[in-house]
Amino acid sequence: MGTLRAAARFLRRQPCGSPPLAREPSTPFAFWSSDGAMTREAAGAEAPVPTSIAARARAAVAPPSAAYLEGLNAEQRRAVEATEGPVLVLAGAGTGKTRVLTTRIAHLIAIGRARPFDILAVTFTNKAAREMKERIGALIGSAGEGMPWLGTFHAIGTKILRRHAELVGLKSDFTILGTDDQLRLLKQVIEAANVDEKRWPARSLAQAIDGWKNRGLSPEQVPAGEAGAFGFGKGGKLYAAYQERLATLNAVDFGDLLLLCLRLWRENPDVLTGYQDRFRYILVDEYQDTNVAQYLWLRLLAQGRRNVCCVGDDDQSIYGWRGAEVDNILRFEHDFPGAVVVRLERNYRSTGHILAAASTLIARNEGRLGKTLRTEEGAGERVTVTGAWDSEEEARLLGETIEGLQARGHALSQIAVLVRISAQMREIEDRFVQLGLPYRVIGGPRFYERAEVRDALAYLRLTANPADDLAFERIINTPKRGLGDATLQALHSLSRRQSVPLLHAACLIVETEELKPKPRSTLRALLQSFSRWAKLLEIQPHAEVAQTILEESGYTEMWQKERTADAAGRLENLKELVRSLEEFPDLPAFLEHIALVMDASEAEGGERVSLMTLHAAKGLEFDTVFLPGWEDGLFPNQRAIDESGRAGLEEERRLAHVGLTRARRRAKISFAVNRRIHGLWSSTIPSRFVDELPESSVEVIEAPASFSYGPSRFDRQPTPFGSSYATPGWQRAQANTAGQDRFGGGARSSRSGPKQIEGTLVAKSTGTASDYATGARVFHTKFGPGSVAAVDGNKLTVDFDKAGRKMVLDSFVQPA
DNA sequence: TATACTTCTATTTTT
DNA sequence: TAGAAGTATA
Repeated sequence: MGTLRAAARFLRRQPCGSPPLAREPSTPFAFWSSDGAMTREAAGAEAPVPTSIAARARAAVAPPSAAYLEGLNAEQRRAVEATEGPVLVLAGAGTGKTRVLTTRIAHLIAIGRARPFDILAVTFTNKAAREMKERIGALIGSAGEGMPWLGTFHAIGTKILRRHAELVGLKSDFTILGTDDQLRLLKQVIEAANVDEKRWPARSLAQAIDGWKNRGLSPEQVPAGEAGAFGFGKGGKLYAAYQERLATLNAVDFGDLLLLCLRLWRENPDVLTGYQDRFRYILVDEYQDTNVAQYLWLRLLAQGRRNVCCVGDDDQSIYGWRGAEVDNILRFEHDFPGAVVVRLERNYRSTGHILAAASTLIARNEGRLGKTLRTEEGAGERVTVTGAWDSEEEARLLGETIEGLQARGHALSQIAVLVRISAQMREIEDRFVQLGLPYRVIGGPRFYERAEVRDALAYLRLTANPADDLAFERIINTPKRGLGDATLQALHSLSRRQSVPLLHAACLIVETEELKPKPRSTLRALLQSFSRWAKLLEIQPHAEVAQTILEESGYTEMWQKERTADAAGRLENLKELVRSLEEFPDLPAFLEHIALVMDASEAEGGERVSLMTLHAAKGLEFDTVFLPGWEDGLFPNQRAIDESGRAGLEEERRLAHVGLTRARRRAKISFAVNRRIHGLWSSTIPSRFVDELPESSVEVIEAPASFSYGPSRFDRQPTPFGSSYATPGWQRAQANTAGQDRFGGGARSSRSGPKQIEGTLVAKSTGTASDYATGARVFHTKFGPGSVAAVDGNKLTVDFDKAGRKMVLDSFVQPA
């Protein structure tokens, strides 16, 4: 967990929690003086440095010789040097996007256009922010020290809100709720509104609210139709109630960090002008991932000086499902008239065939600005496509290929396996374990999201802030100490009646007869512990106190007693948590930052294959990339298509594009003809994306000899390969899998006619017509009865009575 | 409170 | 199928 410490160190360098100053209407920007760096400017009234003659003179001299500009290509250089006015940098995969961004910042500083604290640079992840900071440091050394406004949207939003909390009805020490706190709160809100929580789960409400917040909508702005869609028309009210609860708790959720900034600025134009003035230059990373709220946030700020530079790639927009609006990037020139658009199309990462494959694929998308990636590398190896009988075999082939590469000296750390959904990982992991192939999974549950860490944090939160009701509820009966629902109910009602926090209510209640003796004494003891810990905090190092809290509360013991496999890991995490506390000056400082930094711990190093989802792979690169599971339904994912139609399909295609462009030298696509979906085996059809690849850059791998392993459970299934599809991909797929003699031996293979001659598939573009006619009634073992809606070769489109319209192979249905 | 059983669901995930 | 979450029972 070294990253945690690194993150801690990183954060400590940019203090976000400076106490807010009282607002002074006459001098609206008094707050700037709270920041040491700002005072210097305050003296110079209006923009002294950038417009000074000296600066302009320096600007005219510096560039040509600047070392940091060396090695940039013409487009990159243009993107760096177009400092004034709106700029959109369309940076294709592997074209040096981060380099441009960091060099641009270095350039602004070097030529005296801006000082580090004049520049607002926003990213989406802490990781990206950290990386940028490091790279800027490398470019210009200490001159870039302390870019105080380089960070994630949320971190910067937090920083701004803490300064003006009172203006939006908060106290400056507001709590930032994590997902689990949010859910617990919503559950309460739902219950309080008398809505059936089973029918309308907190999860879906959270999703709806997040969606609204992503679009910048406050409760009253939510369209009536949408608000009514949840909980029999109560959705809007629930949202409002939730916001009210947040306000009373002096808490915000992630969406609020942006939304409240918008409110702050709209209601206080003087504050807005202050920030517009402050940020001479604005840079945005991954602009294609911005949602509406972020867009509005940026637009408000950029309206001031209009020096806004957005870097992104519409072809890598893969987060539409969580509110990202590709439209933001597509609309940039419209939003910022006169914008300079720079396209970075020279790819420094991949070889020709890989780039050709990725480009041809993505060219199918309609809604895109269009770029043509080019490389000066050679053509390199073709992208391979391999078919496997089932997902187990796919994993087996994957393992063998990797072992083969390893034997030829390929570094495992330069190999990645990118899957569409995490469920695909299991079989692959199983195989790797069997082979003894070292691997690492990237992504997955984050340190601060683990239950034990959140519990421990709740103890610390409550100690530091007795008014933290959510923390109180979380740990009141964890570990189990007999303070159950009844006690909590009593506390809740008292807390509401007296309008005091739960902990305070608890103090009151133990003095009454309301509780039964047993819980009363338990509660009293717990309260005493908390007040003792709070006092301890003043005299002992906070990390030690944390340790004490976890021990005395019985929390550590709870896990020690637990004899499950992961208990040891949990204890280890608790230790790590305490250790990481030492990195912060005090407990509040730690807690304040924890909410925003949820970094995945990437245990670097080690010769391991990386395994992750395609989403997690964005921004990474490897020599060899495996892309298993290219099957229709899985990838492109059926649900994405069902839910978002064409847009969904295009986003899936962008995902495929992202996957391919991760590869430097080798991209290896594979699919299985049979896959277990939710425990049931079903037959699948190769991804339509396979067919969208350019034949000239693709090589179809013949089924290797190793296919001759023992019989599988499918031997008795009807052959899936009756005939062929019209598409080259399908034919290739057939050719690949045809080597297996069992394909011919299916018990009911007769339906589709003999298509195999000694293991070689006769691939005909027309395919063999199915015996079924439109309108025929058929039965499918998985989907049940249905009627044939269309026939295409041996591909049937069937309207199933229950399962709806599906495309299946005729060999998988029987006449009904 | 602990456990055994049932029911439900099942992309992608940062802040 | 497998995991979580909820329910029933001792």
